[in-house]
Amino acid sequence: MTPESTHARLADQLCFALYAASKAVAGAYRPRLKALGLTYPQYLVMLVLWQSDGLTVAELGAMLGLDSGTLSPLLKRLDASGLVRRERTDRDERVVRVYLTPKGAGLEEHAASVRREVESGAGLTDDGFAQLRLTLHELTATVNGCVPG
Amino acid sequence: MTPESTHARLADQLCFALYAASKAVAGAYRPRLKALGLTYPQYLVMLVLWQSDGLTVAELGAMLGLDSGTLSPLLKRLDASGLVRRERTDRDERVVRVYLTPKGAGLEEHAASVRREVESGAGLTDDGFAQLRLTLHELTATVNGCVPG
DNA sequence: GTGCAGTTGATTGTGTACAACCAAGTTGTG
DNA sequence: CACAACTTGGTTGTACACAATCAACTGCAC
Repeated sequence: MTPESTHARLADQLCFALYAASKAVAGAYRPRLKALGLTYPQYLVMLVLWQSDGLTVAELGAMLGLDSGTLSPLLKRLDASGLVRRERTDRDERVVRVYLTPKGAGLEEHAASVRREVESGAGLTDDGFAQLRLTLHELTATVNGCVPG
Repeated sequence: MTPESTHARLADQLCFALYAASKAVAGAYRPRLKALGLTYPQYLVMLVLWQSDGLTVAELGAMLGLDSGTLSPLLKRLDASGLVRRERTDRDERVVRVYLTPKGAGLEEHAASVRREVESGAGLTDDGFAQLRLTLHELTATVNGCVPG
């Protein structure tokens, strides 16, 4: 009944702290994004496109760390929702570029307000926010550098 | 081509920093856990059970933030792998308690070495590690407190 | 006892994720 | 031209993750 202290506790694990925090933030976005007709990963893809429209599937994947097995059906759904348009390149018929439709571009404002809402609910100072973001980026880079090989 | 600075950049978003870091850490665990016959979420479930065996499905779900739609098939697979045994309670036939098998309990040592390997590859000082963990737990609690209502 | 509210885990449907594989298209070499 | 090596996005299969729903069971009021 009493947890034995010889075992690693779940709360001590960085992997679980990351897993839980990521899930919590996604959970905060989800109901708010639902009003926009977006899932959380779809929102991340739209974030990239609002920043730089017309990327290829491979470029999107590199920025998000996702492969075509995830992106292909996701982009197909964004296309079906009328937020995005996929176009084969003339120069290279294999390459698909993804463009925002006016409807997709028009969601940016609403999404920005969702973001502000969630981030203000996080209860972090500007400094704490920036510090955490930096730490996470460094951790991501270090850990990713340890695996791929 | 040039990203316009009027748009929120992906790298500035805490939600993406969390998403990427969580995925990176999971990606570091995955190949190492594969040798144990575990997926990453299965490893998290086993972490809980190594800490306190014989929990109900609801108790497991509360600790991990997962519902039965995720846990039921996951536990069924752990059961099929012979790492876990599910038992209906006598007192209440609805309640299922999850117990480690000897095989499941025996994985703890190997899993602990995997954990040490990944955490040492994260390149964090003990202080940085503890600080990040604390920040993430606080963030999780704050954000989770904002949504459920 | 009878019946209803509440609890518990399972199931279904949709949408990620990732590994493995595949077909179409491109490029370099001869 | 021929043709192997490579690149690109799509498909398939397995495994989460969550919302919605369900059936079985319990416990309480009556």
